[in-house]
Amino acid sequence: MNEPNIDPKLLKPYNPKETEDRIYKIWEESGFFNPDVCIEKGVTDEKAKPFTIVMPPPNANGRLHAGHALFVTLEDIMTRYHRMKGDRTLWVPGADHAGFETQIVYERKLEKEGRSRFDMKPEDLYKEIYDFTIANKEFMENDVRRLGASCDWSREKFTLDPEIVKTVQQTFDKMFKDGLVYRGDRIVNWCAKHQTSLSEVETEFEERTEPYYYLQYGPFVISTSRPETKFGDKYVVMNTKDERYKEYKHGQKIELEWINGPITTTVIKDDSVDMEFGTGIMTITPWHSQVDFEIAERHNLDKEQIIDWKGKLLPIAGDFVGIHISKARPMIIEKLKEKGLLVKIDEAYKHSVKTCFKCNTIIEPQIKDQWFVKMRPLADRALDAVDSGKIKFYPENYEKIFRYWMTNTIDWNISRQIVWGIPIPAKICNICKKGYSDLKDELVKCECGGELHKDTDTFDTWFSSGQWTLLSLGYPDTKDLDIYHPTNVMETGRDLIFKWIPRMVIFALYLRDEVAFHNVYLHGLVNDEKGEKMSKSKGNVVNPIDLIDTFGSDALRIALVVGNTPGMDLALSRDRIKGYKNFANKLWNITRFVMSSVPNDNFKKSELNESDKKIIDEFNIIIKDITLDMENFRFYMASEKIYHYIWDTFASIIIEESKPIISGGDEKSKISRQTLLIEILEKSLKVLHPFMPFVTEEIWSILPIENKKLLMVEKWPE
RNA sequence: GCGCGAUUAGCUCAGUUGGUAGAGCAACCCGUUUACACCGGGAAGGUCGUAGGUUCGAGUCCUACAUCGCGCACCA
Repeated sequence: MNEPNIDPKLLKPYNPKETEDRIYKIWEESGFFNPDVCIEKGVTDEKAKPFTIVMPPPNANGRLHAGHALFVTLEDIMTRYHRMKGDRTLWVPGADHAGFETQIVYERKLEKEGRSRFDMKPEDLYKEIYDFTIANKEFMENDVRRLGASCDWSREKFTLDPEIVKTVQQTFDKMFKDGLVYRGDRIVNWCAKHQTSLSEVETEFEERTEPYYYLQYGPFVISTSRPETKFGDKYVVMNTKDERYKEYKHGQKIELEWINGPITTTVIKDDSVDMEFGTGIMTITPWHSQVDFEIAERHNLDKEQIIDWKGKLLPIAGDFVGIHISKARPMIIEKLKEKGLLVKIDEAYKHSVKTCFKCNTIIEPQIKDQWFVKMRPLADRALDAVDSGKIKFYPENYEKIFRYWMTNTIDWNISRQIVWGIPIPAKICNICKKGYSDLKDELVKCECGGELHKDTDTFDTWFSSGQWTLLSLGYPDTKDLDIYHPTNVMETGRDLIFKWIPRMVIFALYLRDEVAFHNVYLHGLVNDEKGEKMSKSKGNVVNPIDLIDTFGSDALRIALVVGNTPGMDLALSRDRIKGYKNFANKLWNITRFVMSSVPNDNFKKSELNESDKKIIDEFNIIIKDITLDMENFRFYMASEKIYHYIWDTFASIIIEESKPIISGGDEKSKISRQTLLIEILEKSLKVLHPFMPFVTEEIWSILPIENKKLLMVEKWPE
């Protein structure tokens, strides 16, 4: 082929591998990811409307997965679009220490090496996990770069940066002084394997089929799936309205023979008992059940621990002391049988048990002295913010879920018994157990005269993540906050509607009297090509970096976006991505045609003739439409529209029609058409840039345009 | 039990305020003439889960049901 005018690169198919890293480096070195540089170089100005996204910080302990690829893509699309619009655009990256998650990853590593965290000094363990995390953080950041993220690395924050630790501790102190955190003996979700309490969002329900036992309890028959908790049951509870048991009076004492001998039980009448369930009679174990705990609180009953922190029975179990509950159950049943107290067994009782979301160990509810956040007043403010329309959800129906969660919230346990996290700056009295916030580490005596010792617990990860929009913008320093907060969009996975979104809303309202963001965009899960959830055990996990190596970052990005409506899960197949790799090449070849149809040197754009003007006007209408989609978070439509315009209109119709005009003799039509081709190509590149930044920037660099900037800071076409 | 979502072409999914059904991928036929075979041309493929209702008109609005998925609650 004889095409002396055009860049030799264009003669070969587009090669993302040779392009992407080089382009990213140019972007990064240009400084345009940083809005301050954009102001300095006239891309935007101080009076321009700010546009801010705070990145949901990926775990620093590992590589990115497909879900990360989706969020990076979506946020980068928004960021690039707004930067091109001339907004004062900031996308703040971050890295999460991911407290419990990371500690588990590290514990598995220790386990493999035959070590255990319980044999290590906390500070040594912390140091090891810190080094491990910081080493991995770089891999994660590099993956984010490969996806083309145009975030401002100079503002990157790590959730364990010293100033962040300090600020989070100050928030605790403020909440303590405002009476919004309290120390309390309450039921917590205890994981005996990890030796820590867990919040509701860190537990899961798992359906189990187990035997269900009916036991003779004095004159009553009670039923249970957990006979190992029954040693301490000295209250028998029935509904006040239950006619069957009306002869029994509240407070009445009854002598009866129980597992380890005779005991005295007390009758309690409480309407929370479901008369339809089992025999309508229950005994309670307040130390190991939320419901029982609440009954005990209402009637001021004794609470006694039966099971220790490792899951073994305490002395109250008599003969069974020291035996792990998993082994004790059949032994207890055997004894009950011998004593004639076993009435019957339902072999296949289906019920759900709460399990640890990481290790599937059955959660043992335990009463523990912990720090709790009083949620009601905070949640009410969050609801007000949504009611008044200050926060909008995409898709809309997630607003309902948010409301439901905020309406039904319970006090939040923020104490964790792990080292990998932000220490709670508190002191606890060794006698009366009273807790104090103590930022300066100066308190020594409790008001009761007891000694104060340091709380060794750390904060639940979400306590710090909940402040993330503020922390990543430098709170309490207001320099960036005053400009970039509230953020415009919080874009994250739909599963975080409970875990994260409400907490960010709450903290921003509490600390700054502002919403954290005006829009919440929730993406769905990225599943495998069959629509099944990716999991290591199924072996269907796809690594986004492998996909980038094979198809290019641009192809992966647009494959993740086209047709992917917010909140909906996506089935990601290799064929789908391959199609968009071809699209990148199509655009490459369009450029090759345009370049070989237009004289490279001394070409001056001319006025368009009537028919060509009509063509550009039609494109302008489509661009307007796409712009509207961009403003309304319909990236799935915007991307599809530009894709189809480029392929089906520009390539298939306009270019085909141009061939006879270009090779024809009418010089005026020819120049008009050449101008048209260049204009459409330029505009196409601009509109496509947020979706496929690498190939568009590369082509832009080849085009002979006077005074050109980087495409990433060119003006979005009006 | 309560709530939410889904049900449209073989597969994965769009379809913005109701106006004669769309895309990508796969499959079929044809074609390597000068942007591109990582391509082009052509043809095929859907009673829009079921049953009612509102309307001149419903994939789109309403009601009920079915199936699948998710969340929440209970589980003594």
